Amino acid sequence: MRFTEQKMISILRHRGYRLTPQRRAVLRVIASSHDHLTPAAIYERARQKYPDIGLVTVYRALEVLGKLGLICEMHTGGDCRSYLMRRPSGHHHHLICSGCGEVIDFADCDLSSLEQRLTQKTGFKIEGHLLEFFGRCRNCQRVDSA
Amino acid sequence: MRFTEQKMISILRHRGYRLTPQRRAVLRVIASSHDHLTPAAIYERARQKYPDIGLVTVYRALEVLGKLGLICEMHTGGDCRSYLMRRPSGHHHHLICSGCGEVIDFADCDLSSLEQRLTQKTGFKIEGHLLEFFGRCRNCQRVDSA
DNA sequence: CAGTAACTGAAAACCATTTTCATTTATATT
DNA sequence: AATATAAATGAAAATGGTTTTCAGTTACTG
Repeated sequence: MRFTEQKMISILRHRGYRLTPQRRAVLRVIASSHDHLTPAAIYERARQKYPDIGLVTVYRALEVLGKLGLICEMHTGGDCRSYLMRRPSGHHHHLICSGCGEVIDFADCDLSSLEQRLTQKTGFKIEGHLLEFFGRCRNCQRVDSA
Repeated sequence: MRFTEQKMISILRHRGYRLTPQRRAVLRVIASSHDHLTPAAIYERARQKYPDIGLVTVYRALEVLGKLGLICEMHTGGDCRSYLMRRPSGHHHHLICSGCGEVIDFADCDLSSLEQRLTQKTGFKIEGHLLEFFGRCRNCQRVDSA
């Protein structure tokens, strides 16, 4: 955590952004949650530590933090935007519990052979992919069957 | 196309929905486009054939057609909602050109071994996945380098 | 052909996000 | 430490996509 915060500071500075308590608050909220949070949820939580923060500022902080690669935006089914801490891993994907919203990261997607096949068949130059799994975590499976 | 329309009628009836010219218009627009269209774009095109249709009705038609599995909703980056004809294939994915929006379907994703690995590691019961590739189609590559 | 529930269109409501603008603040400079 | 200034903030208003409401219309059943 300390690491992340240090890193954040250096990244912000390096790109000419300022380190404000609001941005710190937003980042901490996201860092301390394992779920993906909507802007409104982030706002609610950030307010507990920093009551004067405005929703607008949360949106702006999310934009900046996203631009810096510190957090990432997700598009999961219904509600379109939600944010999650970007783990150091870089390229990765999500396994999302449809019950409680828990998110597990994984990186080993190995879609290269599929990519090659698609390139050959279509002539597309493939630049990226979006891969997310949906399911039920252990806990929610238990609740389901109860 | 005729096939799709016949099928649509039977599916609608079977589930207690009515076949209205508006729904037909929306479905035809989506069926006749290879791109994924936003509700607004669908509205514009539907109006050409059926000038009295309202945007609200387009939204409602999309909801129904989606529920019936005739079209599918996509979440691609920026603009959240867009719709595409569901091809008969059933389970499939999209390869999307970031230049012109062309969409190519493919079905052979073969993520089963990855799924198994994830299940073992996490205890999740995996129920589905979202996989989309992004890239540049042949045409847009040409334009890019021009 | 009549009855009825489903459907439609228009306007209004809603809600998330963005913009505007006056004020405040983090940071670099003295 | 004090100052200058560009960046950031908060509040209010604007925006824009989506949903709801409601009165009138229409597809289908009998």
